[in-house]
Amino acid sequence: MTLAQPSRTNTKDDLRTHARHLFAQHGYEGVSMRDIAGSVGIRQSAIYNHFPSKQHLLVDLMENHMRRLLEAMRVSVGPTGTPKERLTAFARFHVTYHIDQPEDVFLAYMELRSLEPDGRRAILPLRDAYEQTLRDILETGAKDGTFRLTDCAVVSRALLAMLTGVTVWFREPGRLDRDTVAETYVNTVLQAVGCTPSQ
Amino acid sequence: MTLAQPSRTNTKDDLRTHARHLFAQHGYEGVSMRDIAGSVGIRQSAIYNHFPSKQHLLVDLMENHMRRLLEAMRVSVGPTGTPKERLTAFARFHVTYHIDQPEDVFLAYMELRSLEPDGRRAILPLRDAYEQTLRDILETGAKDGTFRLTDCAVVSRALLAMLTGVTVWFREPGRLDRDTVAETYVNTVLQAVGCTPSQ
DNA sequence: AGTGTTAGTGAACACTCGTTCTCGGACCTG
DNA sequence: CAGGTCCGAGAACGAGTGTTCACTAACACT
Repeated sequence: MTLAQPSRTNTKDDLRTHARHLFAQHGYEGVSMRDIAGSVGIRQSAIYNHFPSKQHLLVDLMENHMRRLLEAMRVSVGPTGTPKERLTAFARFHVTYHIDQPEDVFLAYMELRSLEPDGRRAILPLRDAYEQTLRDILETGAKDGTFRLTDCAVVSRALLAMLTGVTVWFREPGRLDRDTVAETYVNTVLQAVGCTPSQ
Repeated sequence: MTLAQPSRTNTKDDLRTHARHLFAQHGYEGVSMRDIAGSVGIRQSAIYNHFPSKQHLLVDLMENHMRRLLEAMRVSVGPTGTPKERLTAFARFHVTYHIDQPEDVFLAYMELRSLEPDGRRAILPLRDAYEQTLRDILETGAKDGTFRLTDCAVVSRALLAMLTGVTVWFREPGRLDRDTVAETYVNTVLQAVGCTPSQ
């Protein structure tokens, strides 16, 4: 066994990339194994050398995405700082990450319903951990008077839906660039929790 | 031809109801004509006495929904009033309507990609008209100084995504009732545009 | 040289898909 | 009673579904 398998065949990653693209475009049910194979340039039967089933392929994509998202968020937001600083970092991170990885995000958001129970059990805790981080920030800020908001649980979900929505309309290049859009969302989020964005 | 067809056979409406339910649950591609027919209690071939194709059935559902949504919104929001009043009415309407008709809403939001060009041409203008109403409110309020916001186009999309997101988590009965949730969203929206909600 | 692994092919399996066709009762109208 | 319309059943169409199979060329390791 080689230590770090050298320039391993990239078919598996190709499959991931093309499947992600197709799933995001047509939905899980709307894409066939032949579509995916054809997009990569192999026959459908060869997919089964890399993934045991279509469902496993979907779970692989979603789980990898959620782990990367969670890890990147924790790096960007960090465990310390004032609630306002952390909320700003969270919002900026979420929007830019979603702009940069729209297909991953879209998939994870839309295809939860296509997951069979096993996959669901693997994905939901990751999503919950992500959402919990935002809720914790809001609760800390609400307690110490930084934020003015009615209900942390509802507002955290509301903010998350707002931030995630950027994937629906944003396309580069457009009237606004990535960072300008992110700052607009950051300002709106801060105002939404009763915090003046400036200064 | 009868004037107002008396107690017309209800199969067509049954088909609409059950198809809406199934599409919302499993997605357009994930539901077969046999599933829909079985749910209503007829064979799949009988559907074609009422709708010429599966695609027409989807377009029928989406178009009816968008027309009802647009009409109901115009009744609730009205053409006059201060920007703050109109934004409040819009947010309250949007959340309560989405809570009451979650399947219709979910369908219209998620299955745009399942529409073939003809259907798309029928639906998109209706959706655009709806969104334009919110944008007009924001622009009026931004111009007269009621609202403090960075970019009307971005913020209107952000708010709409936030409000629509209520369908993802809200289930009755829960910790909060319909109207309490709606008021939480109204407050958050008002703060998001730099407006104090109270008074 | 011989062995096992990896990653392809092409054919086939058992179904399911949306749709079309023929047919037959139920009902309304003259 | 006769004719037409509506709405259902049942069978069938060709195409497409996820998956499995036997097989093979290329490569790595002893």
